[in-house]
Amino acid sequence: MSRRRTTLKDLAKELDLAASTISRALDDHPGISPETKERVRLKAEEMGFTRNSIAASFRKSKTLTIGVIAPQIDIHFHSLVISGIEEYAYKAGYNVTIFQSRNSFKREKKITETLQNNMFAGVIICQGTETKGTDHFRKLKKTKMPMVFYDRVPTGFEANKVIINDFESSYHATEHLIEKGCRNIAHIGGPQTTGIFKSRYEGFKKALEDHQLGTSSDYVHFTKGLTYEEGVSAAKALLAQDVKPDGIFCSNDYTAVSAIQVFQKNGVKVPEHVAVVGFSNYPISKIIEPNLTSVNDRAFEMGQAAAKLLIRQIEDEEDLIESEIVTLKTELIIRESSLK
Amino acid sequence: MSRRRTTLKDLAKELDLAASTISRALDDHPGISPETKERVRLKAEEMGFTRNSIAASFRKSKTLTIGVIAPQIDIHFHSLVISGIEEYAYKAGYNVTIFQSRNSFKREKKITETLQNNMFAGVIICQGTETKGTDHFRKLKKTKMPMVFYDRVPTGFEANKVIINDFESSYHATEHLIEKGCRNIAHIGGPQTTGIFKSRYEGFKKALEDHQLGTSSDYVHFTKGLTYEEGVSAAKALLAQDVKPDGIFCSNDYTAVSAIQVFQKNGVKVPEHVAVVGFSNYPISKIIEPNLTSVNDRAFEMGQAAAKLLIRQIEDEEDLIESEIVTLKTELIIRESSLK
DNA sequence: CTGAAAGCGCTTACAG
DNA sequence: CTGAAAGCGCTTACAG
Repeated sequence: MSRRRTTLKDLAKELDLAASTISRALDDHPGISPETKERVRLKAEEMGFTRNSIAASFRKSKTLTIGVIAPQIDIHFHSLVISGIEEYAYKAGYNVTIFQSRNSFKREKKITETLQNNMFAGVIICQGTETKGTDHFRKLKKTKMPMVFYDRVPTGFEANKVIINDFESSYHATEHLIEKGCRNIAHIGGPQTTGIFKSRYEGFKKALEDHQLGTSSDYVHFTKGLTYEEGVSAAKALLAQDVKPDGIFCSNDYTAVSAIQVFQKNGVKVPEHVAVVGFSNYPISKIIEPNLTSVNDRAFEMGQAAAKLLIRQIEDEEDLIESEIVTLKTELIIRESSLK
Repeated sequence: MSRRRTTLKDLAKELDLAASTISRALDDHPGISPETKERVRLKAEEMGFTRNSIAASFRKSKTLTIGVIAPQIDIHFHSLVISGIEEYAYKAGYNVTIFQSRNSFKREKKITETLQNNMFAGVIICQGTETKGTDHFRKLKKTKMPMVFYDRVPTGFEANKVIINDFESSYHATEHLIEKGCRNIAHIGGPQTTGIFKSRYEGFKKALEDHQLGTSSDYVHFTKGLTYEEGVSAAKALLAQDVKPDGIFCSNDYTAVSAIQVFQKNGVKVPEHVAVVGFSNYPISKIIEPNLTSVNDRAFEMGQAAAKLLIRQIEDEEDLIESEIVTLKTELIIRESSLK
């Protein structure tokens, strides 16, 4: 009853042409007469024909779908990256299929196995926090699957990567606090098992060293997940110090907002008494009062760059590049919270 | 050089079995001996065989991929819905491919055409703000494509829909303000061309009427995009009224936050002088001070429900349901901002 | 319990 | 400029 979809063959019969001719006409192949192309176009329209891309993909053994593995897509950073990937991919004619590892190593491994099913032209990955080792990525690489990593990238594994310079960005952000006159600068950081958070801490530390300023461990708080709540606890601990910090560099914006609120609530003015800098330039940095100085980590552009790198790899057969690491420029967006 | 991928045929030759037997063994088909199954499993593992799902999809003319059209995935609400879709779909064995219409009607139409290419088992859609009419959806429906709409759903078009009751939720939120003693209640709303924002306004209006409270047009501000900045302008206009409102119901959280900040900055205390309620229960509602009372719109659950509805439709051939409308319960999360 | 064969809808190398 | 034919890697109805 529910009529079978129209195929090339149906069109061919209607027009008294060969299926191959129809296929070429729809491809705007040079060796087909303009008249035939027009006839085919009209008939296809009339019969509501759309090419079966599963069949085409199968025949060409090549798809136009990119897989993306992100820890969690409802985290603003990742949703921006994916938005950037989708935007670039869409314009290049690719679809984007998303997978969430939810920071489960098991699930991440399972997804990398699923990706080997020929459905994907390439894959863009951000590692989960629980990921141990790179065996699952190596297996995928062996299948010649084009791959690009972003943000949380594996170390000791040669691959295409799109990152920012977390060390430099943090160094620069900390230096900004020093320039504004801060001398007792604290840090609220993320888990040091994760490379990017370690680098942010290292950049912070190095900036202090280079300016002959010390760091006390009482001034450094590593959280498990950089949540708002953890930020509140860390800020309270900082507030309890004999010498309160006059500057705080935070590895994300949520903890920076916590710091602002905790200090202000306790009569310590931001930025007059304590200057605060965050990381990621989330929308909240323009909303919290005072507005938060923060590092723009280029999430959307990171997605676009990752898609671009991947698609070049997929399409350029002459590609001699074994792997490429793209580091995006970050930018310290200076707002009220650090303007002592 | 780069060796061809292993196929069923290769396995068959190695094991001296027919390809059909291999296929069945891997499917755990009942009519295959356990010994054979084990042999096949081991050999497949050894040779690194993974089924070519493009070929399988093609043969069965059936895929396990769901398409999602959202206006923009880096909007928190949508990223939560998509997260919910992915979560449910993943467990049911489906992939999720995302498309952003970016509120362009043209792009939305083009995407619905793309979706007719046999790659998708079904599609989940949230309309863009610029969408005019339902012709493109009707065309898709004609191809028997299973469809589910969420949140911003087309009117006058019979289809599966997952929504919340915007009218009721807003009525209830406004009533909460009345119960707290507010008598001059203002509204900051979204574009009235969009159904959900119109319903939120209607719910607000009805609650006032039912409690014999008037609405003055000076108290109602419709914005174009419910942005923070538009919220600031609207709040300033409200502040300039001879009789300042003592309650404000906002159609999202960003504008509610604007209202809190503008009023507080001008010496009007929240909630003492003016109570504020938002909509969507974004993370910022737990951060802004005072914490914001807001309607939990169940974004994640909406995604799960949409995926569930779609997959039932895809898989249940005996399905006698022409269409189904699922309305999720919302919940008013009461926080400080409305506790007069 | 296993096999042989047909065929899904395309694309492309080859022929004319 | 157009056509005939082969075949991509599976699955499944049929046969034994």
